[in-house]
Amino acid sequence: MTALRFPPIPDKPDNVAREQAVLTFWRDQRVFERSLEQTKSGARYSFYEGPPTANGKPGVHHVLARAFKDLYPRFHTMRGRYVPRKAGWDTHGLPVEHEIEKELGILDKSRIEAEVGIAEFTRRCRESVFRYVADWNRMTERMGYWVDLSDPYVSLNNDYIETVWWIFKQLWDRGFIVQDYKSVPYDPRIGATLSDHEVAQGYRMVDDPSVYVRFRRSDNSNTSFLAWTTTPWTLPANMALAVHPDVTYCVVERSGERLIVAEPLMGKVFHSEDVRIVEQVAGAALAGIRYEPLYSYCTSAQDKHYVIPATFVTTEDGTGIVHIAPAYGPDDLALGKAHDLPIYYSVDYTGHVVEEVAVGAGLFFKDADKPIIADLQRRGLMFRSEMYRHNYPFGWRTGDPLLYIAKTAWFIRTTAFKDRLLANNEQINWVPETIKHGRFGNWLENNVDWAISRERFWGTPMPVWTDGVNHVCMGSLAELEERCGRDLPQLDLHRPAIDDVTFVHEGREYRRVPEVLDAWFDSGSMPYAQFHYPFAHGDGFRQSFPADFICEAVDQTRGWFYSLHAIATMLFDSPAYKNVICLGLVVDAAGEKMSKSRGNVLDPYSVFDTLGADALRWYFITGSPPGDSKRVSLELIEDGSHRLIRTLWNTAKFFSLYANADGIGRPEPVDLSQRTDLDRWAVGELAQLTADVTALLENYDAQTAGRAIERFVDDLSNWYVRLSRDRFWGSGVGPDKRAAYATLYECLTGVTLLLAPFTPFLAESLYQYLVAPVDSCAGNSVHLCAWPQVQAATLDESLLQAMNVARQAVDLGRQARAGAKIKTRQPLRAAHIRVRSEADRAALLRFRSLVLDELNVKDMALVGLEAQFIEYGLRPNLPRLGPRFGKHLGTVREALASADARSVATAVAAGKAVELKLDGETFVLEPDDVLVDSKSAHGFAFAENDGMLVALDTGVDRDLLLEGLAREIVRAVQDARKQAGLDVTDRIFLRMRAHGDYEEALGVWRDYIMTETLARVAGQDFRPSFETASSDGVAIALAKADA
RNA sequence: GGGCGAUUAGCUCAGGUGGUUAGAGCGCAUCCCUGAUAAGGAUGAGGUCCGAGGUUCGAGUCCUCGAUCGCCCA
Repeated sequence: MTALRFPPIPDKPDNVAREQAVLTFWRDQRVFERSLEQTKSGARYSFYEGPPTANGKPGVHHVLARAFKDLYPRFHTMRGRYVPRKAGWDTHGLPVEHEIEKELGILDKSRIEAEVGIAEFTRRCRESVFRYVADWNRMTERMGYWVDLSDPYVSLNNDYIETVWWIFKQLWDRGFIVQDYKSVPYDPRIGATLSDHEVAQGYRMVDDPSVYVRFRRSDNSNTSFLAWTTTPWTLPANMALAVHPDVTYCVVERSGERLIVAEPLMGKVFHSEDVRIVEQVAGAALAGIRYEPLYSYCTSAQDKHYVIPATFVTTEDGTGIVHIAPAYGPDDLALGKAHDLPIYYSVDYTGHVVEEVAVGAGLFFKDADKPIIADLQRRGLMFRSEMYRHNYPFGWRTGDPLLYIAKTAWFIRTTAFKDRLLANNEQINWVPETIKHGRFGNWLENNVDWAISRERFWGTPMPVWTDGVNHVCMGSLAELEERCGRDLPQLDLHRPAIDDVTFVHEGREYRRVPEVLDAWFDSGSMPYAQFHYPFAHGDGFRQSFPADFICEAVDQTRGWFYSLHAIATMLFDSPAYKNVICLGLVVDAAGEKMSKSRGNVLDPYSVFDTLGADALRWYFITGSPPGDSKRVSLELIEDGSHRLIRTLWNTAKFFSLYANADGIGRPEPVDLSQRTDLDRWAVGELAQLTADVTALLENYDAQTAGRAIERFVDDLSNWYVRLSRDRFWGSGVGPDKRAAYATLYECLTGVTLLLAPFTPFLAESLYQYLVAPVDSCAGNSVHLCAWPQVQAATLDESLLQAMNVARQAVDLGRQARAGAKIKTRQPLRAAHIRVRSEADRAALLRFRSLVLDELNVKDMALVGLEAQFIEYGLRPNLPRLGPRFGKHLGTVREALASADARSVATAVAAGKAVELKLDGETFVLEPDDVLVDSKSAHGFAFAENDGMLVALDTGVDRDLLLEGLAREIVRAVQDARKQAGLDVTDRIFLRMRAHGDYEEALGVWRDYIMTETLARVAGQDFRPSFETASSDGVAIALAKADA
């Protein structure tokens, strides 16, 4: 019977074309779908896909997250878990609107309403969010990210919105949704509240007024608080002054008046002016003191115009006394809320000073600075007015200065859940773990109420209807229909359609409030909304909540990671996810952030189309810790990936080449007892690797797992295969060869399985070359296989340890040869190896022939401490002696250094304690307290490391010399064969001419040379096809012999 | 201004709970090996472990302060 043959493996992996073929295979064979079908009864492993917005092209940073999002679900699928992977799209939010505004060329909110209309505007938004969905799907498939794109959750669908409403209503009914003021950066010309990101883009250095203003004490108009501000236009809205409670304030006398200033700022305020300090008081002591308002436009009856202590006050600039206008800055507003100060607007939302503020009525707010300064100067309230250069934000679209202004907004009172948010965070496994109590934990500690309303057009509409006084919240479409008293079929739940839905309640008309919800509320609702919970699919939700695993980049800490966590905590007092990988950002090769404006963006396809998707995946997963930022460039990715891919490919190719030559097919299992120690070492390493990788992936540490795989592949190729080449090369198939085939095959297929979640294409290719064609029982894809079990019987730790010792001896022997400049091809008489322990001795005896071959020596002698040619060094064993001797350690060191090394070493080897004397003191050292190094070996080429020493007998007698020359000749002939273009199995006619030692070597070793080079004796009619000169000591002439 | 992270060889990165001689890959150089061969192995640069203090017999590792870079927030 003829065994099944392996398909020939091409010389090169050809990643690009090969991966395309794998994609076709997966698609044709429905491998992803089948992997789900066959695990359907397994325990659920829940994964949540963080939804991207498809209104832009996907970038390489999306591949990063998706490499990890793919890895763990694949791993757990192979472990038998059922891992549904539902794709999702985030479709609402400010960025979407901005894209449309850009297209329209209209930035002004009111103009959009008037000239475009909300209906057209939201229609365009809806259209845009799927504009690049084809690119996304293409990229997703190309990189091998398995996720169900056919049935994604979409945040703009009515079902999704209805769940969001339901969540909102839950919080509403419990009283956690409140309306309050919020200070926002606002571009008055276009009526737009800007996001933090937009504000950050618009900072410019500008000169603004810097004014020091007198606020006269009510009870003593000769004494004034000196307050400082760079926004004089806010002064008409002043409601209080803030001081730091812990800072010392001075009352100084100057030109007959008294001024109050923070002590640390005296120099900055008065410069070298001669002022007299009358009194010093703590800021806290100033609390409650009343002052005369600068202006009396605000007629509110609420208490105002007094001093309040506040810790946000600094003594960096100004006077240490801060003017508070609650209608504007965030600090001002917070303080105003805390003390129930009036919120008085001296400027309206168009950015103009209101009519009643006579001092600047009708002026654009920044233009009001000058008249206000002049007014205060005229009234003697201005202490000093100068210019001040600082950073101030401007509208990135209009170039106008931004107005920080308090607007009403809706909040979720997340602060009420702070303790639960923190407690539930304790249940989450964060990777890297520093995020848990660092960035994320701190964020929860400093939790502020979540501002969830947006005065925008395109988003989930807030489900609140009002008659102007009362508010009613809708938790479902049915509830709304009931209120309206009619069905609302085909109703799009977006603006403007939803705004047209009104109803009458108790005789008053209710209309929806104008706001839409923060898009983060949408994405944080996905655990429920993706199932339209609780309206449908209750099981789907319950089985998948909380998620076992999510993964996004670190910028989601306060985004999706938070919104998921907050909503889950508020609704169910549960975390939303158990394990989360928080990835670093992708940066370019120089460490700079990638951005379109810098022009350093790397297109994923520039990698896919050259190095392949696996290369990028492998680089992202193993190249650096997950939380670190990722430098990417083609060169870095190639360096980081081709070692694994190429080495494994070559090893597989080697196997299939010989297996086919021997017609062996799928190797039969060979009992461990019938294998060599080298074989048992290899399968032992595989078992250890399998155990390690499994544990590491269970622990979400793919980087360490990947590196372990890489090391194994390297060992397999450069140790196992290299040492086993002879066994594969011999003719015929005996038991030893079968053992070698079985071993190499098990290692290759084993590592292929382990690689499947990391590099799914490479693993699939190897599986198709090595397993599928020869194993009728195998599934037809590696991704339908079960994760390998650890073969405990093969895991022999002492064998692995012994091999390490042997490898160390070989490394040292090579080092010794290199040091003495003796080629490995020259046989030597003996290697003397100084062992450290019985374990070393046993290990070297076990691998004796391996060491002899590798070092090309005839004999190996294991020597102990008695060997006279070796000298020793002694070192203290610090972990033992440190705690015992403490600061006397130096004395012990000296004693050890001056002791007779050989006698101490001998004693230690015999297990006897040693007495050392120094400075009249006697120390007793146990054998374990001393480390013995072999330092040098007289008369030998030697190398030493970590207590082991290998000394080579460098004497070369006539026999060894001739044997070495024979090997030189073989090498020369092989080289000639290669240059002649012969195949490795070709037989040749060979004629050699040599002189001197070479001639003698030729005579002694003729048979060996002929056998090694597959040569026959040349007849008289032999006509060489290839000849060399005798530069290497021998002239060669050869020709291919007919078979 | 606050928080978090990073800083180890030319480059990319490893370096549980402090411990002896700080490692790997890539690149480069030199040498070696060669029936996987446009592969493979060994050695090397003498690495201020970002800096300064401190704790300790002993610090890349722990503490404090600072520098540079990045991210997040104000």
